[in-house]
Amino acid sequence: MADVAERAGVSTSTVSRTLRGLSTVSPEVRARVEKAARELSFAVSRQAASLVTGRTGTVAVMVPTLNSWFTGSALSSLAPLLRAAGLQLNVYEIPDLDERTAFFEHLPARRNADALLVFSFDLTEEETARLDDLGMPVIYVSQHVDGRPSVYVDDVAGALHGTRHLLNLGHRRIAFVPTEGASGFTFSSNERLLGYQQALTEAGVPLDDDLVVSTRTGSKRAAAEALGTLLSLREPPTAVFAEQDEVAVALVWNLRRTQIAVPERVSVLGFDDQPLADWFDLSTVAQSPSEMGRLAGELALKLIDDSDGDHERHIVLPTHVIPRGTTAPVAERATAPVEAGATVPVDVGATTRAATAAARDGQSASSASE
Amino acid sequence: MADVAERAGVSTSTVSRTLRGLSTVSPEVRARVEKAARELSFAVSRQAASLVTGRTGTVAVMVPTLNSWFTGSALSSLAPLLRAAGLQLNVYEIPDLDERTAFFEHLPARRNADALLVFSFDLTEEETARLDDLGMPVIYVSQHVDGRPSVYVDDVAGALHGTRHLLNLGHRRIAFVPTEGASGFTFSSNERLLGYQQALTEAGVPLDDDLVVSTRTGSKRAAAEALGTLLSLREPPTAVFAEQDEVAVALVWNLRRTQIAVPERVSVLGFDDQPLADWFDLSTVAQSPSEMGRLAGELALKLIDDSDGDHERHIVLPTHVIPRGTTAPVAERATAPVEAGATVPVDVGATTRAATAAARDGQSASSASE
DNA sequence: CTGAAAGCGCTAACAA
DNA sequence: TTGTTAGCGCTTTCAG
Repeated sequence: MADVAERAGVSTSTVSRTLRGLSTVSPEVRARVEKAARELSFAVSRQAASLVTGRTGTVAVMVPTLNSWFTGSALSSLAPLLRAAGLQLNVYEIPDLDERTAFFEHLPARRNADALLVFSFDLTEEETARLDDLGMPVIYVSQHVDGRPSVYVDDVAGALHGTRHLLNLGHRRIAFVPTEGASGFTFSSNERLLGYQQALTEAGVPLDDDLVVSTRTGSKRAAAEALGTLLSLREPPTAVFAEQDEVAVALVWNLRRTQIAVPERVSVLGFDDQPLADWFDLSTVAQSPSEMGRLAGELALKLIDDSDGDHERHIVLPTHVIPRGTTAPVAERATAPVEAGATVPVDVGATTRAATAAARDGQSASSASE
Repeated sequence: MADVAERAGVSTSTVSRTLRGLSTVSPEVRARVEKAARELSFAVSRQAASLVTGRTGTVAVMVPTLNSWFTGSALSSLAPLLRAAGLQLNVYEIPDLDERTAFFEHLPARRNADALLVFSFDLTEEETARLDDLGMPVIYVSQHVDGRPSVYVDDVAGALHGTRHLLNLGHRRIAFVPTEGASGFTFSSNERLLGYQQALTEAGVPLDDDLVVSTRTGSKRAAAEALGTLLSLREPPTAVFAEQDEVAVALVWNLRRTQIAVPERVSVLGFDDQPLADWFDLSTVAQSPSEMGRLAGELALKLIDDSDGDHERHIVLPTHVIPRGTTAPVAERATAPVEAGATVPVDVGATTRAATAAARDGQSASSASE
């Protein structure tokens, strides 16, 4: 910076003022300084600047993985926002418990960022507390943390509407397939399970633990096992609601391989609406991670500027049921004699009411928690 | 740090030495300092440290998008490597030409990182030159830049082997479907086209420009158009080699919707081997972005430590043909009377030879450019 | 093995 | 509007 100052024939203060765009610089001097800076291809060292301003010009994000639709979409909409605000994006990828322990041990973000965005981690009380005195705003993304700024989707409502969609199609034996994530990493399992149960209860359908079978994500084999468990029940389900699209697709894949027609014999519903769902024409409950990334970013910017402001601290995003080709009205059981004994009698009146309700379904889901 | 020093009853120099793990500290004092640091949950400010060391402790990456299989995989294997080395990961997402111009205008990475990894950008001479005097090692990932450290896949060989696989199955009318990316962003189109042409030439199959039809990525509709062009040729192809899995899958999707059996009537081959390929049982040419991320990271670490060292500056990764369910021997044309007039006579001897060669194909491809 | 002192490159008062 | 001065928090000589 001294070089620039010398070349432009001014003091370093003036150079600093010019480069930060302060208005208290005469146009003539400004031009001279900018020219000199360009010629020397000078760039301010954020390190040095932050030393005195106390701001790092950096936002840190903590993500379980960089290699997922969710994280990718969210960061992709967060990044331009930060760039526009002149902030850097710093990524901490914490794929497992070891790394996580190490992260909380040292909290490397301390003093090295102006805000931290925590993605999809199911933190302990203690961990949350540690983040509390990190000395910077911490925003929780895709999760709800009491009393802290959070941006998340209404998973209960999403699962509720999804399950209603299946009920409205006449299904009564509806399975739910949650994902057993790596411990400590939440994928909203509990809340989605809750929504599923709520929908059944409000429809007067008894809960049946046999219909809840968990699986691992990203494994066709694991999905096959879960499916096997369900298909070998005394009364197998006519519809399966998977907690994640990937699992739903694995179920469809396995069902079709076994010549069990989807959706004719079994309906399958996912949750997420990632691109894979579209490829497989999967009915699903959509959420928007890019919207979450954007809103979390905006919240972060606000909190950095004025961390005591009375901003809305909890942002809840809606979900939308997207009916595609893997959900259909429950089959007439007469045509499937093999499983005849396993079938719940369908009350025709209910089916009619269901059809009517189904017509409204997309809409009512759209307005969920808005 | 002064607080820690006071609490431990030592000078700040000693605290600094302890926290940096220098061996010139007595065990007793070390223990005291570490205790004090923990109690105050003190973390060194990289900003202040870098001001005097001249190192930022940060590696910057420039990526076209964060929301893709390729970037996600690569960064996912890069991140732990950097973390293990105590380095931060700074991401610049440059999705379009405007952002790109802005990036090169200001080069925000200057003085704010110890190395820069440039992903998949088709840079101009001028841009490369600007990066040259950035004052830090610059590593090019997924692209070949003369005279600069680069990590990339042998696209020519990959496409060559992929095409050979199709030739070995008896195909003679083989189409190639490149992707017209956003201008300035390369997806190795040219090199893959080259490999395709080489394979045809070495097999004595004349090149036919009509068989090269480009499309956009991520659009079923665009794929349908490209397909339409090919299927309405006087002599339509019996096999299609797409430059990217996503396009290949879109082609399969459209073909099946039109009741054109894949692979019985038309074989389809992709390039990438992303998860989608597995879902669709797509034959493809595999590359490994995670391997690329890892190697690029290691190279970056080496170059940071000693930027004049005689490290291998160009790392070329192999590709592997993965035969799955969308490629098969060319159909006997007698069974397809509709297109009989459009069929190239198949020399039985060639088919036999091809079958033999096909058996070797996986192997020969595996050893490509290793 | 430890401490004192100098200074990294910048910004923020304060003066002019 | 501009320049002078005093640090920001750390590391690194250099003494001891």
